[in-house]
Amino acid sequence: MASQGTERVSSQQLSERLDLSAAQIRKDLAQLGELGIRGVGYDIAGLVERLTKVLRLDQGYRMVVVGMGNLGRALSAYFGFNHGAFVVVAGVDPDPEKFGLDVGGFTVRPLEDLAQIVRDEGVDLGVLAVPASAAQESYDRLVAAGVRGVLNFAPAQVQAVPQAPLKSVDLRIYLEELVFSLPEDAEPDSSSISTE
Amino acid sequence: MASQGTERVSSQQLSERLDLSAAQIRKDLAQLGELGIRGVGYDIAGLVERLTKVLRLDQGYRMVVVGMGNLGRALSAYFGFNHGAFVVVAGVDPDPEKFGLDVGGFTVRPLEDLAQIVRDEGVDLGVLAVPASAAQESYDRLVAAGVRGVLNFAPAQVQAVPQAPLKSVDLRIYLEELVFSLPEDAEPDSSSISTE
DNA sequence: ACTTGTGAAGGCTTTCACAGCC
DNA sequence: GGCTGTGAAAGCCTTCACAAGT
Repeated sequence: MASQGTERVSSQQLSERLDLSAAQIRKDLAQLGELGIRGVGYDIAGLVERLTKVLRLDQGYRMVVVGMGNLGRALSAYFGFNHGAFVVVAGVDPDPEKFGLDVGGFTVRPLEDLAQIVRDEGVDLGVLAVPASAAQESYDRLVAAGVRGVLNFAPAQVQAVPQAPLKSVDLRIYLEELVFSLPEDAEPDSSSISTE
Repeated sequence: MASQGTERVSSQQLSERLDLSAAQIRKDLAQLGELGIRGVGYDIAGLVERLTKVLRLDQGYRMVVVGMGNLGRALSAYFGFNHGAFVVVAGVDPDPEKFGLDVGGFTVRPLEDLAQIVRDEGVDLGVLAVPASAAQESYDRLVAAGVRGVLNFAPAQVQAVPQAPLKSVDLRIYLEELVFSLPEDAEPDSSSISTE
């Protein structure tokens, strides 16, 4: 809405876009202070500014991707990863064959250089795109190198330390949710059976 | 637990593993019928069977990936996508340079063949790994080809029809959650300021 | 003795509805 | 007239605690 130049929005309008009740929108926004103007609505630019700050997206985050296989390269290029607050500034891999490979924006460097890269590039976050078997070790290396948090795409349980929170993404969950949302197979014969 | 040959488990044990209260575990499982045995616990094999059925993972799902860039290839190989109920059986791309490319398990085929592939291979689900600009069109093609549901990785709003539910994965959300979970920066000077 | 299943209590979240303000 | 902010009411979910069962 901001990028379309709209200036104000009501809780009613937001509720339609976000599929929530208008009262919910107002209760939630009121938590952040009196952002709205009675009789008028909310100032969009003001909302964006306040929310950006609350969500801590008012500062940039520099990231390093560990594991430059298909997933690592895909994540490095992922639209969302290079917009707004997030930028991938480096990628590392243990395989010497990958060193120097250009991944649009940076070239792949040796895993061994991780600590130096984190220091020199001012890296804040690490992304794990390694096989499950290498996940824990890679997390430990990232922590030792000094990152503040890690996003893990490896399908593995990783033990984290409080100084570097870990968030794991399990893509299987999405498949399971999708399958569960599928309409039931039509009943083979009888015309009106209530779905229990 | 099942794969380790354990036979029984108590709500207490499950609560520790899942980080929920034992009462919650019991309430939830009781919804599915009386699965436990008083004084004894739950039969693990029985639980797995019941949950697999409830979550509709007792049948296989065949998938086609649309877009064979880094992300598409990564998803095709993703551990989770080829275990248990889910199998990627085909990948398509509009780029003729990619036709015939081997992606471990299958070769890339023309986007044009989508309808035929869905029919011949008995494809149930589609996965969108295309640029945002191609997301809607690709979804529509998948629906026309006859898939029952679509998982979308493109950072785009896609309009879905009820016959083919859409689930979109926005990886930026994970980065935002990770950042929000980061410990606050230490205050620059004074020794005890309450974090407000 | 041990553990489930479950009413009842407690706590939390959402919705209602309207005073207050533009 | 229109819209926010918010107490009060309603609704929902979690926890408690114990009877019932092995």
